[in-house]
Amino acid sequence: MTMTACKNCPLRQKSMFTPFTQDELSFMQSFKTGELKVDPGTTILLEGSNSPQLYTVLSGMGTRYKTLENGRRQVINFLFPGDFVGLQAGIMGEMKHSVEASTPMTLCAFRRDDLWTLFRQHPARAYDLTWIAAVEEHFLGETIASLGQRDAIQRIAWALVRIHERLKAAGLQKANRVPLPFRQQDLADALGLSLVHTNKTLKTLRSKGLAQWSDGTLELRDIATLADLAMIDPERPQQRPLL
Amino acid sequence: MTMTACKNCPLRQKSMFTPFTQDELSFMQSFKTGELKVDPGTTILLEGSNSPQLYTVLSGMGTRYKTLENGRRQVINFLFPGDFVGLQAGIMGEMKHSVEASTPMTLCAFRRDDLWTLFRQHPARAYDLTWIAAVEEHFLGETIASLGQRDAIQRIAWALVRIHERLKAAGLQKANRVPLPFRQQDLADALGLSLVHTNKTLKTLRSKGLAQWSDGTLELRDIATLADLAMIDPERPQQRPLL
DNA sequence: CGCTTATTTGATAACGATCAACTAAAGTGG
DNA sequence: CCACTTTAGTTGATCGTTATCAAATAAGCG
Repeated sequence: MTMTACKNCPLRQKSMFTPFTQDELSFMQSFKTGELKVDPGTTILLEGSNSPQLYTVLSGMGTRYKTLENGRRQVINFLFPGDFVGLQAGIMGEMKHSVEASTPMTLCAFRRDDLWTLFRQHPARAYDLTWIAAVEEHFLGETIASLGQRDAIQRIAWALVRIHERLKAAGLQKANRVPLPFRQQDLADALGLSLVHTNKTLKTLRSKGLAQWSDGTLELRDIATLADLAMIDPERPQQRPLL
Repeated sequence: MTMTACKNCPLRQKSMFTPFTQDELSFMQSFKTGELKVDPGTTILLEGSNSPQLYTVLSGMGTRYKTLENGRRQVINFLFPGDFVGLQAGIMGEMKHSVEASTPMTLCAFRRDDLWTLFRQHPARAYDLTWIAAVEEHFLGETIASLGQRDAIQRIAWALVRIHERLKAAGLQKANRVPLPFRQQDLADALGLSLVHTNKTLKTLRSKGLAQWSDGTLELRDIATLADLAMIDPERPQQRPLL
C-alpha cells in the first residue's frame, strides 16, 4: 500500500505546530491498516462490541448514538470529516455506543494495538490524541448544557450554528450553505426532542428567515440572530496551543 | 516537600497494571506542585480563565458546571475523590466550565506546563491520562442520553445509582449508604429539572422505598429496582485493559 | 432573634410529546 | 409501466409531564 499519512487525518491536522518527522511518517504508514468504504446505513461500530479498530473520517458523515433499553435512541454527536472514532473502544476495550454512516463514508483504519506503540514512540502524536479527546469532551459538555437548560428553539438554533461552524472548519461551506445529509429524526434524537416538534421548530426558524434546511443542505441566513437566540458565547476557533 | 505520589491520584489508581518506576516516582514528585485546601463554596476554576494548574481531587466533593447567558446553570458532573480536573484547560488553554467546592476539599495541584514532559518522558502515564479522558467522555455520553431520553424519575434514579456506584468505588460506602453533600438544586441543575420537580420526584422514590437522601447521606434501599427503573445496563466496573 | 438558605407542598400554566392523517418522493416488483 | 410499499417531511388536535408561581416550614447563624 503506497500512502502518506491521510490528508484529513486529525493527527495530521493537529500537527501544524509539530510537524511530522520522517520516522513518524513511516510509523503512520504502518499505523494505518487500510481504508474502509461503507454505504449509507452501514453500522461501522456496534455498541457492546470489542472492535480492534480505530477510525478517522476521511469523507462522508454519520452518527454516533446509544440505544436505551426502551428502544429510544440518543445521538451523541454527528460525525464529520476529520473526526476521530473509536478512541473509547480503543482505550476502554468495549464500544459504549454505535456508529452508523448517513452517507457513503470513507474511513482510515488503525489497529488498536498500535495505540500503545504510538504513545511510547511518538509522544507528540499521543499528545495530539489527548488534545482531540479534550476537545470532544468540551463539546459533549456543551451538549449537556443544551439538553439540560435550553428549550426547543434554542436547542435547534444552537445545533445548527455549531454544525455550521464545524462544517465550515472542515471546508465544506459555500456561501453560508453547508451539506447536512441527515434526517430530521436524527436531529430530534440528538436534541432529545420529538420528530414532530423538531419539524415544527425548524418551520419556525424558516418562517423567521433565520435558517433553512432542506434537501440535505443547511443555509443559515442570520447567524448573529441564531447565535443570540441560542445564547452561544462567541467561541474562538479551536486551535491547539503550542506545546 | 517530602511526598510520594498522592495516594488517591488517579494516575496512581490507574497504574495497577503498569507500576511506577523509580524514575517516574521522582518525576511525579516534581510534577506535583502542592496541595490545595479550599472551603465549601470556593470556586476552584473559573469559566473563561486560563488556569496554569491541573488538579486531582484527594478528598471532598464539588461540582463542575457551565453558566449560560440567561443565568441558568448546568452541572456537567459531580467531582469525587480521585477525579481529575482541568485537563481541558491544561490541554486547550482555557477553562470551558467552572469548578466549585461543595465541601471542604483538598486537591493535588500540577503544573500544566509539565504535561508535555509527562507525555515525552512517561508514556505509560500519558496513556493513563488518555484513558481517564476516554472514561470521562463515556460518562458524559451517558449523561447526554439521560437528559435526552429519560423522564424525570428515570433521570433521578439513574443519577442516584451512578453516584452510588462511583462513591462505592471510591471506598466511601457503608452499608448501602454513601455521603452525598449536595443540595437538591445541584442535582436539579445536573439533570435539567426544576428544583421543585426534583424534590417531588425524590419524594416519590422515598415513598416507594427505593432511595432516601437527606442530611447529606444517600441510601439506596433497592438498587435492582432503581437500576431497572432507570434502564441502566449493568455496567462492569471500569477497569483499564492491559496494554 | 431576625436573616438567610434549604426543603417541602399545592395550584396553575406551558412546552413539548403523542396520536392521527396526509403529501411527496423514491424504490420495487409484477 | 404502473400499482404497491416504504421513507421522509408536514400539519392539526389533544394530552401530560414538568416548569413556574406562591407560600410555608425548618434549620443554621450572626
